[in-house]
Amino acid sequence: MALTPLQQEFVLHFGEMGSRWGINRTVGQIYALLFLSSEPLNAEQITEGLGVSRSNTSMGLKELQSWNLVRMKHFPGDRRDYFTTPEDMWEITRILIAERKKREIDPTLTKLRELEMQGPAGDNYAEARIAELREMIELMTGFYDEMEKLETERLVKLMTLGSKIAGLIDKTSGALSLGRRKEMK
Amino acid sequence: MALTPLQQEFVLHFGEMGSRWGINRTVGQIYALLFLSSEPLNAEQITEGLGVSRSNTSMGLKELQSWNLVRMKHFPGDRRDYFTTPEDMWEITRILIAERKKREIDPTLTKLRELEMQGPAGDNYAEARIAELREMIELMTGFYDEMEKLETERLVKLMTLGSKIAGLIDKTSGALSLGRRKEMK
DNA sequence: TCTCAATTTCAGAAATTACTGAAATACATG
DNA sequence: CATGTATTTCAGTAATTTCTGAAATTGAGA
Repeated sequence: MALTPLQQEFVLHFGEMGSRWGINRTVGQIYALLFLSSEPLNAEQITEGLGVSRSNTSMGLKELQSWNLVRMKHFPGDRRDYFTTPEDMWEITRILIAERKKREIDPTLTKLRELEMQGPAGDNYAEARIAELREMIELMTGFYDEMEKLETERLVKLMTLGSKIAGLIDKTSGALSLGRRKEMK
Repeated sequence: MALTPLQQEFVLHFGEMGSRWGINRTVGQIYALLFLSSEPLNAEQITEGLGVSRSNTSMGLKELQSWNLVRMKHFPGDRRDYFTTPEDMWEITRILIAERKKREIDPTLTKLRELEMQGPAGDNYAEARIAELREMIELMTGFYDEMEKLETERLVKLMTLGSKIAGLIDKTSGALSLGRRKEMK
């Protein structure tokens, strides 16, 4: 499992970015390697390719599984576990966003609701701020939920609308008066 | 600068979440405290409120400034620096997303383009995968750029569309045939 | 220019996180 | 149920990150 120079550079980059993405170097590298591999790889191949310890690979794979970012496969007559990333970039993207939301946003939303439940604390500013923050998170996650429901085809279309998006929003019912209107009766 | 119980709990939560958000505990706590304070605070007040060292506060504030998440203020006859978070939740949200994009996505997009520039590497699968990933990132960041351009009012409207969004997408020109159509000539 | 409060820098200590090698466990197959 | 391969666990070590206290720097006002 010697890596090609292209794989090598990609893998190293993912390792370096790992800390910014909230995963460690090895996890980033394992993911990168699997992402670029047309065939599923087993732990031994990953270990050899990255030059890390076998146990580190094991822990990294466990972490990636907890993120739902890798799939396990088996081949007849071979009892080793093989791993791949999903083929479909859209699936990968959806998983990634869902998992980050789960880890980075949901706990805070829960905490904010908890704090609001505790009732008036005699700190009007803080209470208002917390309510505002909760509302913003609810608005954003609500929008996310809607996007999540859309089929890929519609999502692509939405994302490629470009500047047409503003006009489209205005077309729906509901008050919105920004700048000049072409005509008004 | 004794914290109210509400502030206390909020601050501790942000401290704990810090590691998931890519900042350290102190930075999370400082931000949380400023977020809940109606008045700007100086470094001494923050230090006292959080029970950390003065130098730690200094470094934390520097970090928050590099994220553009706090504003510095001054009062006549007082040469200490005072800090606040922006009042407007939308501004905060925009800054946060922009900064995370800058730190977590842009470097990778640059690297991917670099790899593609290096020309054929004789590893078709990896090359295709990298191109796919770059395209996905470009699609998403392009959409982000469009959203970023929208005024808050339109953004709110878009985000509150709920299930109406799918129909809206279909209303624009461009092929899209999913499931049954009400009528077709 | 000098003084002094405010802030920053930075080297070392403390805390946390990542990684390894060895031992334990799991489990398919003879 | 014994064997052998694959995987996981885990205690100890290494690496990294965070935090502190002391010293250095900054800059406004006397």
